[in-house]
Amino acid sequence: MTDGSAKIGGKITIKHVAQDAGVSVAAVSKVMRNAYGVSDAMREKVERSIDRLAYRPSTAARGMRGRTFSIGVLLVEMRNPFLPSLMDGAQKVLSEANYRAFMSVGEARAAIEKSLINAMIDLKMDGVILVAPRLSGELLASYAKQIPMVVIGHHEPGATAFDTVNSDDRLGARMATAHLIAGGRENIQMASLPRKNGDFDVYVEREKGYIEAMTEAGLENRVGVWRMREHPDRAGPRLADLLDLDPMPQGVFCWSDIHAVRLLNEAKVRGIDVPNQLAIVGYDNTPAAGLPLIGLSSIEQRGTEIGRLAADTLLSRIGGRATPQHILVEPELVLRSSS
Amino acid sequence: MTDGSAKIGGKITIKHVAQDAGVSVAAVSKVMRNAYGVSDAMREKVERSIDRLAYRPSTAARGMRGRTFSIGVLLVEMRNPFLPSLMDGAQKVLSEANYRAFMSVGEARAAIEKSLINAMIDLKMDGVILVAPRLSGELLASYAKQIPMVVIGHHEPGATAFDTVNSDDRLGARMATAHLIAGGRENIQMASLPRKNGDFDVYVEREKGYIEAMTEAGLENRVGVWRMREHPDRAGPRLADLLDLDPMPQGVFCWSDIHAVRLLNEAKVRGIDVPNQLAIVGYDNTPAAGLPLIGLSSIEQRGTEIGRLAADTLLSRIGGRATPQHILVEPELVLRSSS
DNA sequence: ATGAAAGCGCTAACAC
DNA sequence: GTGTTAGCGCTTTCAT
Repeated sequence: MTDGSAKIGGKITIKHVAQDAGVSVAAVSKVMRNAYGVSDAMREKVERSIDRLAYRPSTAARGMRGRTFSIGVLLVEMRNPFLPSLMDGAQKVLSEANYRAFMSVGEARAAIEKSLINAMIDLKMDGVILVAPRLSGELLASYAKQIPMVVIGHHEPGATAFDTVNSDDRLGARMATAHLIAGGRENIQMASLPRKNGDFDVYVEREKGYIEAMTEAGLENRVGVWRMREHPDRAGPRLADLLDLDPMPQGVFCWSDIHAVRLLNEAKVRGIDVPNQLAIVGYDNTPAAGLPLIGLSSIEQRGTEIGRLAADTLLSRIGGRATPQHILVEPELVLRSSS
Repeated sequence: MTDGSAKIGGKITIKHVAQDAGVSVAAVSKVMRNAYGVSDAMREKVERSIDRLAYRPSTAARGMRGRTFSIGVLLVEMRNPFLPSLMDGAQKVLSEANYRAFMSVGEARAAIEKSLINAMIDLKMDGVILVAPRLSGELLASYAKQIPMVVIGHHEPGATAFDTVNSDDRLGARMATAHLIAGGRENIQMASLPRKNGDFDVYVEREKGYIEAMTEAGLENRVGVWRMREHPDRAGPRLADLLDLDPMPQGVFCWSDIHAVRLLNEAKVRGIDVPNQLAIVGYDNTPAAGLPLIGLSSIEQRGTEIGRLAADTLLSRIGGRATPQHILVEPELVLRSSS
């Protein structure tokens, strides 16, 4: 039996609070959870003791029975400058609901992603937000049975076990491509990634939008999707090889600013006249795109809004909603000197 | 141990494993923790059951008595491109030691930082890494009594309750400044931040290095530290105002690439000849600095190494080390066209 | 070497 | 409205 003498430096538990307030531990628990059946007098006593003792409930202990008020965010990687705005939006909603977000990085590798999702489940987090996971739809669904889940950057409107929030990537790609076409260009390539993952990735959706726009303009026979290798040290076509094509493309739509910025640099270094000889449009409207020395046209996908919606959706899922929700956020074309 | 090979089912607990293996729960616990006093036969039986049932121990339950094998990383903010390399280094060490890292963002606000550190303590994380926190040294020390802690981007070599790992910011600033001086320049300013926080922040240390280098070159009367406002929407001097000084500086050492890149852009947009009229050196050797269109000279602080050392230090602190450790990592000057 | 049992700090069912 | 108590899934003595 622990006697109630408050040890200096010892951890304050619910028992100490109960004793200090002269009530039962159940009463303290109820007050904390705003549960039914607490008199005002009791509530006040307990809250005073909580303040006086600077009591903070142990999330770990809490997790064994109830909620932890923490949610996990699994990021595909850390280097995409699109992520901070996403987190801004999510954090705002979550902190207002008294939740804390904890992020982990999956490094775009399925094994790591699995182990991290498991870790979040094992920590008894109340829900997870996955950003552009590499896992298959089936696997996601099976995890979603164990923990409320919303997925960003994964187009699977048929999924029922989890929710999704996405930029309308197909529309964004159409806007970008149509803009290049409107400039009088016909030889327009798209820079994309190897098609090695599922069919739900964002760049796949962007390819569809590119092809649609080309087709609508009667340029279906000019469609060209350039799949560059993902890592510089691997084999496969390089991004810069696009500039060696004969004839050189008049326009390139890049699935991501990360690559668009690099392509733009390479082009200017080679003395290519941008946008007259070569126009470039990217995706994400990354900070670098806005630098005057870069001046990259890009699709703004409104990351803050996406993050906000994802958090809202997750909270309602945690709250008990069972019907799936699949949200598309309308993107916007931001024009700069590269096109 | 198990990285979660996607076996989904009802909740498998230690009891199920014990039953399946025909041993006691204590035995299972011991096997998992590599504790002393398990026969090879028993170990094998238990491990087979663990595999067969795809058992994963509940971190939450574990946290009530022992370790959670998860560590918290508190980031000032998410937008500094220096952070990913830091995390790369830390993750590598941590994952090899079977730990998982969970990040949270303090938004450079003390109240948020405090609440997040508390949340990490309440989740029973085994340790925390703080990156450039805004909290005072005393506050950090008081938290360090509750949880093993190492701090990055905080120069307090006298701290005893926690460890620190830093770039040798003073040296880096000296190198940058000396380089500008070596180019024959005398009117060299430093772009820094308002001196509103503690004396432990990195930019304070960088200011010292700048002043030292100027003094050594006999330019102590030319020292000028330009403190720009932190947020664009606040009042106070703007970064770009540096270019309106009369006479315009011949060189600027920026405490961070984030600002250096912006200054470089502004200068080139104004038609200023860089580096002949104005040379610029930044800090962090951010990816943007390396873009040909930018070409910013910068101090590489070797983030991966810092992250690695921080994780190592934290693990040894968790392991019981009580003597404080304060590590400085030697930076490197990377020259490009801006200087 | 092995297992029974006492908690860890909470929540929630059930008494009163 | 309030208290008692039985767990949650582990770790850790302490017997055997």
